[in-house]
Order: sequence, then C-alpha cells, then structure tokens
Amino acid sequence: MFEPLGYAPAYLRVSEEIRGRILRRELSEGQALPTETELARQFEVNRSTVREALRKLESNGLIGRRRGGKRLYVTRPTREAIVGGLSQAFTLHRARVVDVWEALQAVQPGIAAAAAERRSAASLARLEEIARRFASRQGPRAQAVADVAEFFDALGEASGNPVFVLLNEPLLRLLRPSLAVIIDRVPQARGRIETAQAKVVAAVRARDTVAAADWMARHVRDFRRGYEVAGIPLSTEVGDEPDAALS
Amino acid sequence: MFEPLGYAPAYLRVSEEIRGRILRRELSEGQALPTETELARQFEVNRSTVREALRKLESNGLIGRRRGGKRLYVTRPTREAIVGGLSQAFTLHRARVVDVWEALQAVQPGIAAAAAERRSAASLARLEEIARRFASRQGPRAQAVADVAEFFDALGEASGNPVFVLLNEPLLRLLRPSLAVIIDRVPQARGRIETAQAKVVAAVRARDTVAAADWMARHVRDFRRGYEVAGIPLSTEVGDEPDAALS
DNA sequence: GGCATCATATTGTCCGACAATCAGACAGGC
DNA sequence: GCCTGTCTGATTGTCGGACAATATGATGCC
Repeated sequence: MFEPLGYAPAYLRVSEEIRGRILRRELSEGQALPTETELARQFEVNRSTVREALRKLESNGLIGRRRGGKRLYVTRPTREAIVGGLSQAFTLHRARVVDVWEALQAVQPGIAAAAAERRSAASLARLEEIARRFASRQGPRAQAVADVAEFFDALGEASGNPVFVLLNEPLLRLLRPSLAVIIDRVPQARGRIETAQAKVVAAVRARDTVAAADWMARHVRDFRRGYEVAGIPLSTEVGDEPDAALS
Repeated sequence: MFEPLGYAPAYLRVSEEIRGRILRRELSEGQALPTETELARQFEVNRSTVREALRKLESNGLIGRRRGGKRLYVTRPTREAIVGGLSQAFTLHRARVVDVWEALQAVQPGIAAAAAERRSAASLARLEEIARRFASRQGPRAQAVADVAEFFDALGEASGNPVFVLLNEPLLRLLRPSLAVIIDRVPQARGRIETAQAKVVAAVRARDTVAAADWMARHVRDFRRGYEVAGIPLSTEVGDEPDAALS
C-alpha cells in the first residue's frame, strides 16, 4: 500500500552524482578526477565515504587509473570490462552452451552482412590476415581457438557497429573452452573452419551481403555439429573461469 | 620487454577472492555474507578495506541486500543491473540509433524463431495479452512504448534462452526515447505495430519458426522507416538517461 | 634538451569511535 | 493466539585522525 520511503547512504549518493556527471559528459573522458581529499571536501563527507563511492565507479569501468599511476581518470568502460561483466552474468544465470550458440547464430549473419556492406580496406586486410594465419598453422589448439575468436572479433570491427562488437565478444569468450574441445576431438574441424572463413572473407571483399550472411550462418551451424561429434552435451553450462583479471 | 610486476591493493584482492567464491558457487545465491567485522577478521585487514571490496561487488550485482535489510546476501546480477551496465557502456561508446537498430534487426528474427519453436502455453498467453493490450489502447504514448518494449521482452522470455533475454533489453531500453517520438509523430505507427505483433503472435502460436522470424524482421524494419518518417536522424547518439536507479 | 634530486601531494591502509537502526527476545493486553 | 510496545545486542554507515609508500612536479645541473 505504501512505498518504502527512499533512503540512500552517502556513498551511493556520491557515486551517483559523479556517475551522472560522467554520463552527461560534464566530466569527459581522460579528464583527471579531483583528489579524494578534495572530493571529500566538496561533498562534505569523509574520505572513507568518497573512497567507497569511487570503488563503485571503478568496478563499473567509469573511472580507472593509468598504468602504475595514482590519480584516477574518467574512462569509458573498456571492452574487457563490459565483456567480463556480461559473461559473468551469463554464467550466474546458468546459460548453457546451446543458449550461447543460438545467440551467436542469430547475431552473426547480421554482423557479416553489415561488415560486407561497410568494411574498410583496412578491416578487410585484417580479416584476410587472420584467415591466412589460421589456415597456415597446424599449431596448438589454444592458438587456433584464439584465431577463430579473433576472426569473429575482426568481423565485428569491420561492421563498424560498436554494438556488434560489444555483443560479440562475451559470447565468443564463453564458447571458447568448448571450442577447444571441438578442435581437439573433431579432425575435420580445422578444415571446415578454414573453408568457411575463406568464403566469408571473399564475400566481404566482394561486398556481397547475402553470401556473407549465408556463409557465416553455415560457419556457426558447423559449431553445433562440432558439439555433437565431439560429444559435448549441448546442455553443458557455460562457465566463466574467474581469472584474476586484476586490472 | 618486461611486464610490470603485478601488484594489487588489498581491497581488490579481497573482492576478487569473494567474487571467485561466488562464481565457483562455493557461496550460493541467497546465502548471507559474514558481517564486515568478521570478514575483516578472516582476511586480516581493516574493516574499511573490506567495505571497499564490498562496494565493488555490490555494484557488480554479485551481492545485495534485502529490502530495508542490513546484512548483505549473495545475489546474482538482476537483469536491471546488467541492462543498466550495458546501456551505460553503449552510451559511452557513442552508439547511434542506427547501430542499435541494426543489432536489433540481427537478433530479433532469431529470437522470434526460437520462441516459436519452444514457447510454452504460459509465455504464449503473455504475448497474446500484451498484444491485446497494445491494440486496445489509444492511451498516452509512454504506455504504448512500454507495451512495445514488453512485447520484445516477452518474446525473449518465450524463447527460453536467458542469453536472448539479457541481450534484448539493453537494446530496447536505448531505443525507447526515439520510439516515443515515432509514436508521437507517425500516425500510422500504432497500426503497423499492431499488425506486426498480431502476425508474430499467430506464428508463435502455430510454432511456425519461419513466419515468426519473417514478421519480426518486418516489424523491426518498420522502426527504421519510422525514424525516417519522424525525421529522427539515424546518426543520433543514443543516450542513457542517468536516472538515479539507487537500488 | 635531457637527467638526477628532492619536497610535496596523494593513495592505501590502519585504528578507534559513535549514532542509527535492524533483529530478536520478552512481556503485556485484546 | 496474535498484535503491540519495550529492551538489548549486533551491525552498518560515517567520521576523525594517523602513517608508510610512492607518484607528481619542480628544481638544479650537465
């Protein structure tokens, strides 16, 4: 019947205040924040309180410090931070391989089409480079997996759409472990990936959106077959290894 | 030549330690964390340090407190938290409406297809309910916008894929303001949306994946036309209003 | 200009303190 | 039995002050 009347502790109000300034671009990227003591003076709270607020912003990726530096600067969330947060969330929501795969299948053709439409010469070159590298190497599977992921990433970049880039990576990252298993256990995997990459690159070069989307769809569909052949249950939960990404 | 040798302040190490426990599910959801004093004792650091660590986890959504409560509990990031983080990131990466729209266009048909394939009776009912509500109301545009967004959301739920749900919402949320403008300025918008929703619902009911994907694609494509007719430049940057979502 | 030197400012961490309030126990009245 | 008021203890939010380590910036020297 009644809403609980709102109350926010000071550290929250401080962090929200700063966050607002950043989102409204009143504090712009790269700018140095005032020192903790100064912030405490301006907000009229204790330095400990300011520090708690800063920790919140820090883990949101809105502020960070330069390599070995001491002062805090306004930053925008690095891709890594976003990706980490998302894949962490997927993990905790018990997403399964098949869920992630399905999402990948939905997004990738669109990305490929956009890349084919708008790719620059440079991004095309990068794609070709990655495909060549993957094809020429019979090396360890870790490298192969990294190359596959980078191919997707490069495609996202080539699309020129930041949203695609940001959506792409967490998915890839979660599939990575199972991808490694596939490459280990399915002999023909490398060959099929190589072919798909070549076709996609060709389509992107020719700015053929339909072919790019089509081949990308096949590429992703192949993964699913890979899971079946490799004997990985599709209902396996994806897990984000809690690597100490202490930045 | 040499990497800088790692150093992490205590508050980071503490928060990483707890985060790891949570991700490895050694601390399970709903469980109460030890008190700050107790954590300080166990980690052998000061309570202030523990508090900084807790603030980091708090803003990651990994821990939170119950309504009006004092103790902290292990939680998984609410959808709101994830969505907020993502849309904040998109905002800071200066994504434009056209970028978000393109992503929506890529994902939605896949979601619709998945929903058609796996929808439960209950989720179908919810979809029908929303479509009916939207159609029957000539009310204020805010309500209409909310209904449109909820339709997308319900479709994500119906797909039974948590990844879809989590990807879907931030996109919708960012498009919301411009959607409101469309509904205001484009007279035929409501009618077209109504038709599209009806067709999608019918396809989902009939478990017709192709039709569902197809109509959803049209639905999203309509938005783009809406932008043009409403005179909204596609290169407008999406902005996340920094509403004080003080949880 | 480039480089070593040094004083200062700033952060990370600690300690101790106190008010507000939440949780639970406990008793009393309908 | 259940609701209400009261009490006690535990826990959080906030404060003030302190100090070591080190990044920052100025200074002087070649």
